[in-house]
Amino acid sequence: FPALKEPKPAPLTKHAYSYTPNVSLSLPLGMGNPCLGTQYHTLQSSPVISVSSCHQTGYTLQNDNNAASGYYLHHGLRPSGAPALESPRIEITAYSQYPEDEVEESSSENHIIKRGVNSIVTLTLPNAEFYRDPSCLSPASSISSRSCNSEASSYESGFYNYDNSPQNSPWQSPCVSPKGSSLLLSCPHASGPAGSPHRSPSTSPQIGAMAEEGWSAQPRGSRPNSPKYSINGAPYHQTSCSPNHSQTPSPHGSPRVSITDENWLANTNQYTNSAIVAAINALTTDGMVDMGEGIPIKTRKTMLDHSSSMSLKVEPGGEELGPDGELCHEDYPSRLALKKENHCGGFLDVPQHLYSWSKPKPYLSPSLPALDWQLPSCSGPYNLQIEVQPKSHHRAHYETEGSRGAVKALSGGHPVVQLYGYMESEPLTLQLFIGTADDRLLRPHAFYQVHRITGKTVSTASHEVMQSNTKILEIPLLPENNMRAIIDCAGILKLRNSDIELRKGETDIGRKNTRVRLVFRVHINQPNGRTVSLQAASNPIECSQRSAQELPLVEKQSLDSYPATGGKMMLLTGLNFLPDSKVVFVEKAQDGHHLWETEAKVDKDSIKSSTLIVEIPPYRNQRISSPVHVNFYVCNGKRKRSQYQRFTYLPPNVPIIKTEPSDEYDSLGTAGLAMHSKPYYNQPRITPIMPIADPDACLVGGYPPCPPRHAAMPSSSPNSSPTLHDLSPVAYKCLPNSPTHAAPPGPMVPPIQETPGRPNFVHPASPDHGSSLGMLHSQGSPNHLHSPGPHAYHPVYANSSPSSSPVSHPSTPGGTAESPFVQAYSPSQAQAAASSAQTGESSPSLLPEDASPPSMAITVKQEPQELDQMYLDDGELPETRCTYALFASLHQLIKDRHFFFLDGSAFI
DNA sequence: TCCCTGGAACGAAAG
DNA sequence: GCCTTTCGTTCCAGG
Repeated sequence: FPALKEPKPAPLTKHAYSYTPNVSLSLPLGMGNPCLGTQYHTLQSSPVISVSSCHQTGYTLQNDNNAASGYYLHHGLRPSGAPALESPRIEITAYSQYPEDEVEESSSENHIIKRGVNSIVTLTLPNAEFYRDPSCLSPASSISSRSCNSEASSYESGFYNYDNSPQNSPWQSPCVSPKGSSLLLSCPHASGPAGSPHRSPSTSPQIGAMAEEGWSAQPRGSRPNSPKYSINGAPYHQTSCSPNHSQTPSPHGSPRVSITDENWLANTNQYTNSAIVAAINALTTDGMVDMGEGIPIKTRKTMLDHSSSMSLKVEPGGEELGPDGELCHEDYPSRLALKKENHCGGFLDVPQHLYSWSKPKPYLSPSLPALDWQLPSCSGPYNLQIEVQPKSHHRAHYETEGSRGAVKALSGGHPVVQLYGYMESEPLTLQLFIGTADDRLLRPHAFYQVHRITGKTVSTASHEVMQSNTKILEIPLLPENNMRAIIDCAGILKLRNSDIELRKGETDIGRKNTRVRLVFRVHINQPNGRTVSLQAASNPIECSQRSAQELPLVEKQSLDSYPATGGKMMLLTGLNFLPDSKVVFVEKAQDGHHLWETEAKVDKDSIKSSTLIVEIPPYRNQRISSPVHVNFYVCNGKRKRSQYQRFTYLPPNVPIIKTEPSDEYDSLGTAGLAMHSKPYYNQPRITPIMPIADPDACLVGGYPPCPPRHAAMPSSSPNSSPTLHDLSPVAYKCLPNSPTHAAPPGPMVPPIQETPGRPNFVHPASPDHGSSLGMLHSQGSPNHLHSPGPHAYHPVYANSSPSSSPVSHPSTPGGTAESPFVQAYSPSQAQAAASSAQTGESSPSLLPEDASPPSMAITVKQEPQELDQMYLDDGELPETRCTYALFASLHQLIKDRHFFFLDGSAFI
């Protein structure tokens, strides 16, 4: 690994190879796959992944008791140490998270061969200088973007998915024992704790302890000033990474299966991503087809161990492990129920709860999507909704603090999530993790973790699992509760910035990156064996103490559009409004320059801490012929601004479609002041003049539209968008008959893993792209135009009204399905987009309904003077910067036919 | 006693 | 380089 010390650009060449009889997949990460969320990085140095399946020789030992050992034999070494020469390979050239010495040390401690003779992972690494190198920050790694090495990104989780893909999952493979598989998957340390002398009878904290162990290697009270103790470094130096040891040094030796370390270790060499999964998926025609025959068992094992991303924490004592050290995950509820019977102890049951986790197998899908994959909230008959949104502020707690309680709802209760359209009797599992709330695609937040709350006041059962360094809270969704869950068991843990930032490969910056979203997922197994995965993200939650106290926050606005003449009163509700609060409307060019800025008149008399009435100022140009998207913010003084809120000026002659008036404020004489909640994030809605999304937008592959929302559904729900789209599984592969629709441009996952035989997805309401593209506000990042990686496709949606705004766009939580993923992708479009993108965008001319080709300007946004301004001052992120590079890349990829999704075979 | 909560001290980083 | 401001983190106290 000389590159570790003498970094050099990773080769773009496909130097790794496969003698694969069945599958050979080689792609430069980020270049070859649109699913990558980090293509920026690859523009600089592109990791290369080559996946190949070979013989199965040597893989049959995976089910033995040496599973744990095998689990770590990433590199082709069998437990005996003998090289598994014929192991299937995943050869990856990528960044490394570990310096050589660390890897070695870890390896030695764990007796794990990290770099075997046949190491199939080639790490060609950028040097330390690359880390946070300005050149990395832009455009590839703007501060809050996930680096390609982010543990929770698809690079790793892709393995997870790949491991569990229908094609490769041992769960579905007749060749591999599900048990054995699950053992490997869920209990990478199985052989450790099971037979470990370190088992402690002590009843250390159970699930909650995971956080401490996983994230708090640093002694309480110490200042985060030493990388040595960082989560990255410390655990590998200070604590044993042995499967037999928890990460946290313990006099007793923790009996628990420490998830973090093995994940970390496993992830060290896991440089894959959604691309692989997508590619594999694309290369298969039926998710049910078991590719096991083509992929050696050991390959799957190996990949499974990578998928330790879904490993579980074992109950104290470790005795719960099965005789074989099993920690089964594939049917964990059952296992959980058996926990007291010495079975899989990775789950904490909550006695006081009715749900004992003993229900039949829940969601567990053979191909769970990575956490940074964008999923729809609605698919076919299913609709995952956040019925009650969390409060916009929740002070997260540090590990050095006690819990600060569960996230609460504005009303004083707790968030509520409900799955509609599910009529089965089997319970499901609702997953919850902490996601980002910036303008990019939703992904696990690097600096926050969900924290399981327990106690008398907690009514909802839950347990934790880790997936790619992201803690996931799993909560039962029970039919008897109408598939509704009250989320009173989820707090938010803040990780020290220094710990995270010092992670190798981590490019996010924690400073001022204090907003998160609750991300809910549910995986619904279909009778045909496939799985529908849905996701919904909450409104943003400000987690810092200071911000919560000082920054104004606009939660709702009564209008989100009005004629350019202005003059209308608009009611804002939120927090921290002050008598001297100002409301400023701004319009920015795509390069970030202010085109227009004006201070609106605020009704001083009406200002309360939570409400503010402002007069919409006239737009600078009264003669616009199409809607113009601008933003406004509330300012409490220098550097104390709210996030940008979206507002659209309409041509004067456009009739206004008013939303339901708010009774509460009718008296204010603000007719039409129906509140639009969290517009910044909740703008999946299309402004009135926009082509309203056809409710049938949810139609996918023959599925009926999403079921009508529950009557009780709050209209303000971010999921309430009428523009919910489904993610056609077909789109993933492609739509040869639908050239006007693009395949998933990002790590968007089809909600259904496979739908053979279904008609290709054709957007029912999009004879042109205007209508459909106008609905592409994805949950995680409405401003796809600016986002890294997956947004390379954004040009396709350049005429999407929400995305056409030159300024940052609100994220649209709620897992709305207005994802670009729903759009089939065609090279011609992309090319057209790429070329037309040169023409520049003139927002007023970009009528959403305009069927003309997108005309998004390709500009390289200037770097902000200060990093933190990216967050604070602009309220937006420097996401537009690499647009050109991405387009160029996109163009090339098209030419090279790297788009696997065009027709399942074009990828290679 | 533990959990939760609000406030603030302190130091580092940014301005 | 110095001073001020801002922010992150830790600590304390009270319910």
